[in-house]
Parts: sequence; C-alpha cells; structure tokens
Amino acid sequence: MKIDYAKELNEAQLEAVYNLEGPLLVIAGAGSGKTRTIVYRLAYLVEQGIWPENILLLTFTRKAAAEMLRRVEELLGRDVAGVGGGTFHSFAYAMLRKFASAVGLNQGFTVIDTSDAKDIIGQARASLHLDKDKGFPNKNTIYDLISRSRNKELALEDFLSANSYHLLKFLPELERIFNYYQNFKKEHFLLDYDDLLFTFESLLQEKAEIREFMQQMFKYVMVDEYQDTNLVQGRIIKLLVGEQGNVMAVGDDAQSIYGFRGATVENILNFPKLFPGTKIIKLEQNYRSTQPILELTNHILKQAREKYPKKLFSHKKSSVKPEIIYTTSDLSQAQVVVRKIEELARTYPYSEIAVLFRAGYQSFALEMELVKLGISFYKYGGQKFSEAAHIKDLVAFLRLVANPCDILAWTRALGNLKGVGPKTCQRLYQAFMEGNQEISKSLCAQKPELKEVLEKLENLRFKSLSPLSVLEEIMTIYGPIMEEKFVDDLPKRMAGVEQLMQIASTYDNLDVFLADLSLEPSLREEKSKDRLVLSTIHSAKGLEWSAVLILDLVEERFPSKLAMQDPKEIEEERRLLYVGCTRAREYLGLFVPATVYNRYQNSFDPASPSPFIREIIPSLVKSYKETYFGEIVPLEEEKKEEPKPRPEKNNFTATGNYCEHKIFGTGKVIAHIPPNKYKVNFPQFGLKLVLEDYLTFK
DNA sequence: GTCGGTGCCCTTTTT
DNA sequence: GGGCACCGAC
Repeated sequence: MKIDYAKELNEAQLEAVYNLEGPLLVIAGAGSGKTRTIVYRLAYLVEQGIWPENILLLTFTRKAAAEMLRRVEELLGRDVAGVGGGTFHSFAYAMLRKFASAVGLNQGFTVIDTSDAKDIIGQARASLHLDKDKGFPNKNTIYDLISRSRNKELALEDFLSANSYHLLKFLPELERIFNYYQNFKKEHFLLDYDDLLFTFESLLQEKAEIREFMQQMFKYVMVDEYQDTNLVQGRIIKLLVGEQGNVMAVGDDAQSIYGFRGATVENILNFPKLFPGTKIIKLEQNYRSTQPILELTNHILKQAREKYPKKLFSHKKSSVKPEIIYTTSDLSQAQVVVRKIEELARTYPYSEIAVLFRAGYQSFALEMELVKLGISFYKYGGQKFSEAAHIKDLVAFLRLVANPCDILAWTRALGNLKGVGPKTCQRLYQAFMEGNQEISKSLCAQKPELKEVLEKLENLRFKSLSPLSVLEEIMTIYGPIMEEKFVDDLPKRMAGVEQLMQIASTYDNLDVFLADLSLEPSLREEKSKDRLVLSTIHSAKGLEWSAVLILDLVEERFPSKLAMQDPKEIEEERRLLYVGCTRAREYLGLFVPATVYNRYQNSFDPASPSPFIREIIPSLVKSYKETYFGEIVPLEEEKKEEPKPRPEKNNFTATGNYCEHKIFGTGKVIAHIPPNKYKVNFPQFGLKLVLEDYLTFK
C-alpha cells in the first residue's frame, strides 16, 4: 500500500518529508504536527530503500522514540526495528559499550545516577574534612553546582561568580571536592550523566576511524526537541553527521525549558551556521488546540521579553474559553480539581485528562483526594521509581553481581545487614580488590549473615543467570530485610519490586538492564489502562490531552521562587507555562489558590496570583472563584477588571508586595514594623529589617 | 564501628 | 514532614 503523502500532510510538512539530503531545520510550533512529520519522513526514507539501520532518531525520551517507530510500522505495515534511536544519553551509552576499549573502559563501566553522584560528593566532603565548617554547602548543593557548571561548560569559578556569588569564598574547597569526584569516578570506572556525553564526544573526536564508521552507519540523522540540547549535544551531532551529512533538527525556540541543564536556544540559532546550506522550514498551523486556547497561549508568549515570531493559528473553532479558577487554598484546590475531573470524565475518558504542575510535590494533596475517591492515576516527574530506597537497595545488590568493583554498590547493598556499616563495607571492598581472603574471613567471623550473603553473591557472579533470576535470588536475601525496614508501607513497596521484576524479565543482559534503569527511569507499566495523568510540565513535554488542568499558579510556586532572582529564569518559567497550556486540545483550566498551606508553621500563608495570570486579558478567559461554601461561581465582571486584592495579614498594603533595595535587590515585604521599618526577605541575602527610606515599593 | 535518638533544613525542573 | 547531620551509648 502506497502512502499518499500529499493527502496526509500540509505543504510545509511535505517539504520537510521530501527533503532528505543535506541539513534541514524545522521550526515547529506547539501542536503543529511535528511528530507526524518525523514519522512520515522516516516512512518515506524507508520507502526510498534506505536501510533502517542507516537511520538514527534522537529524541528526548526513549518512549517518544518507541512511539514514533510504532507509528512508522503502522504506516508502512513493515518492521523498522533496525532504526537506531533513543535519548542522547542512552545512545552514548550504547556506543561507548560498543567501543569501550577505544576509550579505555574495556573492563566495563557503570552508569551512576544523581544520588550515587551525591554519595560520592558526600564522601569527598567528609574525607576532606570540609563538613565541619558552618555554612559550607551540603552535598546536594555541591552536586548541583558541579553538574550545572559542567552542563554550561563553565569553570567552577566563573559559574559561581555568575550564579552563586555567596559561595565564591569556598572556591578552593569546592574545587578539591570536584577533583576528588572526578578522580573517584575514573578510579572506579563510573560514568555520570555528563560523562556519558563528554566521553562519547571525545571518542568521536579522537578516533577518526570510529567517527567515520558512525558517519557511514548513520547516514540519516533526525533530532527531536532540538531547543533542549546543550553545547556538547550540539557538538556530538556535528561530529556524527560530518560536513555534508543529512541531518534534520526539529525544535521550537518558544518551548525551550531546560536552560537549567545547560540547554541553549543558541543551538537552534547556530544550526544554519554549523551546517552551511541549511534549509529552514516553519510549521505554523496548529492541529491540536481550539482557537480560544491558542489565543491565550499566543498572549502568554507575546508578553515574553525575548520575542518569538510566532502566530499559531487553528481551524478548530470552539466557544469554550480557557478557565481561571480562584480557590481559597491549595488544599481546597485539590478538592475543586477532583470535582472538575469528575465533571470532565463525563465527556472524556480519564486517559484524556491531565493535571500538570511545576514541581512534583505540588500534586500531593490532589493524590490524597484521588486515592480517597478511588480514582487511579499515573504520575510522572518528581521522585523516580528507581530512586525509591528499596529499589535502590535491590539495584545495589544487582550491581554487585554485575560488577564487583562497584564500590558504591558494596556500601549500599551490604550496609543493609546487621552490624555492617560503611567502614566494614570499605574493608570488604578492599579485601576483595586485593584478593585477600584472610581479611574477608576475619570480617565475617562474628557475622554469619554477612558470610552467607557474600557466598551467595559470589555464586551468582559465576552463574550468568538472566536478570530476572538474579533478582529473584537477591530477593531471598533482601526480602526479609525489606520487611523489617519498611513496616508501614510494605505492600506498596512490594508492588514496586514486582514491577522491577516485570521490567527485568524483558532483558537478557544484566549490564544493559542496569544501565537502562538509570538512564530511562520511567520504564513504567504500559500506558494501557484508562487512567488520569498527573505530571510535571517538564515530563509532559511532547504529549497532549483533551483536557489539561494546571495547579498552583501563584507567585513562588509558578514561577518557582528559586527562579525569581534571575529574569532569564523567569522567562523560562513563562515558556514552561506556555508548554503546559499548549498540551490542551479542548479544555484548559488554570487554578489559582489564594493561600498556600505552610506545613512547617501549620498555617495558611497568603499567596499572590502568578504574574503570568495577572497579565492575562480578562476577555481571553472565563474566571470563577470558590466561595466559602466550596461552590464554584463565576467571578463578577467588576472584579475581573481589577487585579484580585491580595489577602493581607495586616492592613498595610505593602505586605506581600515586592520592593527594591539598592544593595539587596528585589525582596518581598514580610511585615511592617511600625513606625517606619519593614521586614523584607531578599532572595540572596535572607530576612532583613530595613528603614522605609531605603526601599522603593513596587 | 554501629545504631538509635534528636534537632535542623529545605522542599524545581531531567538525563 | 522527611532526609541528613550530629552525638552519645553499646
């Protein structure tokens, strides 16, 4: 069956599909049929007789890659399994495994995730005796600094001066920790997420024959979500494609939301310079959302400092405007949202409804409400499946079987045993590496449990069983430990173990299983059931639903208070909201609580509507508010014209507003201390008591 | 060295 | 409300 491309695609899409040779940049607005274009182009390539093996498809998640291949197969009625693809990280991992000896990793290597990396940093901090110093950042902060500076490819000093000036005084200590971290990984054959990319880059750069092999192999390269690639990813593409290569990059500068990871829109802007002769195609017709939703999203974008020359248009008429719903608190918001979901569920299946939010914790109250009512859901973003303590423990045992040189696994796994702490693990590891049986024996002398476990692991190592069998064996050790360790929520955690076993059953190589677990932690159960989706906006990228509800549109939550210091970051928050809103096909609801629960003071603190909400023209939306009886009523017209008055703790209107100080910058007024002082919270300097004369109120 | 208790801090987003 | 660092007891 021949595909009638001209019938299925619009003119711009068609052009992108037919342009196979040379560099191509597709600027695709939200909902403009980007995925469709890639799918048809892939199909067209295969139809032209290109081997699937010669095509490389780099996407943001492996799920996205799999989905595209599934659709191509549907289209062609033919197997295209040979198409290489996945995330940059998983692709880099696969290639490094293949050419391990070329980069001196022939004894194998382990991919470590964020928490492993933080453990190493914690170790460095302790062993360099830097943990005694008051005010010295903790391991999370240090990890963040290191990872961010590496992603942006800045020296630690430059990064600190630009982003964390107050930590500059610790520069020498932080550099020592960084060196410790780098050396530790080298010694133990560990690669973190950033190393995967940098090591892969140097492989391509230094080994001409391998580079040429890959250039021959991957004759056609397609990269999705190009706006979210960082510098090293951009260089990898260049190396992979060579001078005259056939590469298509697809992206949308207005949807760039990974700046914190060093992603840079410059990559899109520079693409034509990097690849001379680039053909640029713009996709501007939106096939996803109704016109009223688009009018709102276009408006959100129009307020951006940086201008995106975009005018998305749609032929999907509708009289339903997006809604803004003001609730009395973030806790009542959860109830209002649940009722809205039930109302929507009369029109749409649950799987067509999504609740989106800025950060993982923002859905906790909602999750509790949903559990109460027995509405099941999938949650994406926030803490990962593979980051749960019991899964990490299990994985540590598996790693110990796969690679006994993995020191992190020794401590994590064996630390679970009675009477075994960090020091014992350290010694066991050393004894093992030196092949010193005597020490191991004496360490096991008073600990029969330890001896048994070590023997079991030793046996497993030589049996080369399937990942699932190893996991089952490990559970004979870890099962009893788990029962003791997690008494209150054992059933839930056991379900996690079941899930891990199910995932394991699809692998036959333990190394690959373990790497995938840290590279693609969202390998969850198939999305087959009709379930509601809760997701961070970051994890919702590239997806769409009929109805989308967005929570907590208040200052300090969306935009995040951590973004408030930097105009650039606020702009990224705006694009984030844009991404969230453009996920919606027919219904869009924005929720604005008037107060947010403060768990640490057990109080409800007043919250101001997000600046992004305040700038919305009333005519674009329909506004509602929650009454004190929990009913939802339309907001009166007269109230709509003026911004909603903020709940105040005292009568003075400056409280809750922002003010400017010559030295401290912008801060939030916490309280008025009569007659002429103010308590102000400055993001960089903390709480200050300041005389009125020194402040300019906004 | 290990374990258990207490007090403190911070709570973004992802590979 | 939980994870982490610290401290004193075995």
